[in-house]
Amino acid sequence: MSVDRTQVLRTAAALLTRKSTATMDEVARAAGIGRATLHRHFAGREALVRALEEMCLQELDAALDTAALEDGPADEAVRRLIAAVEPAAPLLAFLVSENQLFEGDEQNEGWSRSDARISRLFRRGQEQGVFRIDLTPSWLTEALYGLVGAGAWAVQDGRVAAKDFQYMIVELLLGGARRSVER
Amino acid sequence: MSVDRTQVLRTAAALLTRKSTATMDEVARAAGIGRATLHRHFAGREALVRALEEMCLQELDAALDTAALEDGPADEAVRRLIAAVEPAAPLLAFLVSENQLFEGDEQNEGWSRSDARISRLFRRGQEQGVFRIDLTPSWLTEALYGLVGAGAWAVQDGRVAAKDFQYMIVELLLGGARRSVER
DNA sequence: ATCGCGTGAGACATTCGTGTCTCATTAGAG
DNA sequence: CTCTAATGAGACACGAATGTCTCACGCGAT
Repeated sequence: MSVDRTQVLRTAAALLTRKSTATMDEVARAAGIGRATLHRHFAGREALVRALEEMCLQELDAALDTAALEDGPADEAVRRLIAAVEPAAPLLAFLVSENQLFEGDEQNEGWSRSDARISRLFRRGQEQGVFRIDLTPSWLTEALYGLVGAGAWAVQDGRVAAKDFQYMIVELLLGGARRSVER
Repeated sequence: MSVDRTQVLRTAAALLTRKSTATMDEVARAAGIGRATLHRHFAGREALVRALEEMCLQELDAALDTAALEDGPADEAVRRLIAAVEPAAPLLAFLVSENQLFEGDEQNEGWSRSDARISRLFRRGQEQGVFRIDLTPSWLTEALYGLVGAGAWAVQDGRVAAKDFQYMIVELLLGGARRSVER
């Protein structure tokens, strides 16, 4: 009888990823519950997005843990990161473009922490001579988000096969970031 | 007395790039005209976005011409392309994410043409042995859009210096796309 | 069997953006 | 200078989405 909050969030994520302007009513119907009930669990649309953001951040955080960014060569850590982050990619893409709306008011603290962790990985790679030093860790982090988002959309629209998602992103990102002797 | 349509479009682009949910009223005020006047020139919000899209496509097309994609080594053509496309980058970023909203209904014909031109460039690079063949031209095109968008946002938020825009994108994209002997 | 809590459905007021209209004003052409 | 046409400001109706509320229903615990 009781509503499964997580299930509702997953459904909402799936819907909003495809149609970011979906109504609260549409979200409710997609989750198979009444609009009133949806409202009882999430005070409003903003609260819903916040909850999605929180869920996404948790998954991202978990992915960062899973990838064990501090271990081994930095480029392999990047591979693991992309692989670990793939399931959250569509939601991530949605939230990244959504955050672009919320004019630069306050950069959510959670995002900054994740950014910092990824950025640190690139910095480590540079210090160990694995990555080129002429591209800032900050930019590489942005680029990673950008490529993950582009990949998620490309897959969703069928322009790229889902099975190629990881490979395409990793190869492009690493190929660009990896330092090669003769360049 | 008469309103400069182009000027209005440029202002609208600048505003919508920063705040994609801006009201018609906000757009009008930003352009220094009345909401009624804005409405006389653009039937509605959709018409405004269409006009922006058209403008953006023209600039993109012009950039593709300027870059002379068919001439010389493909990687240098990519450099020229990024350079030529930079002025339109913010607007491009806005429209790309905007189009993502309109659920995959109908892909505007203009975008397909530009996509095809860029895609052709990457294909040419592959055929000439300049680019790796394990990344599809289609994906490289998507990645280019993604990186340009990420770059535009990063610059707008001050995470990347504007003067580094071209370099960061070109280096990452080409470094990843360029075929290097020992890989 | 009964009770209580969460739920679904719907009604309702409110807010917000939009689109249309009017009217006074003014720039610019003739 | 005069007249025309476009503009700015504001009023207005409309639709969509939101947020709140009520009420009947049914599952699950007691």
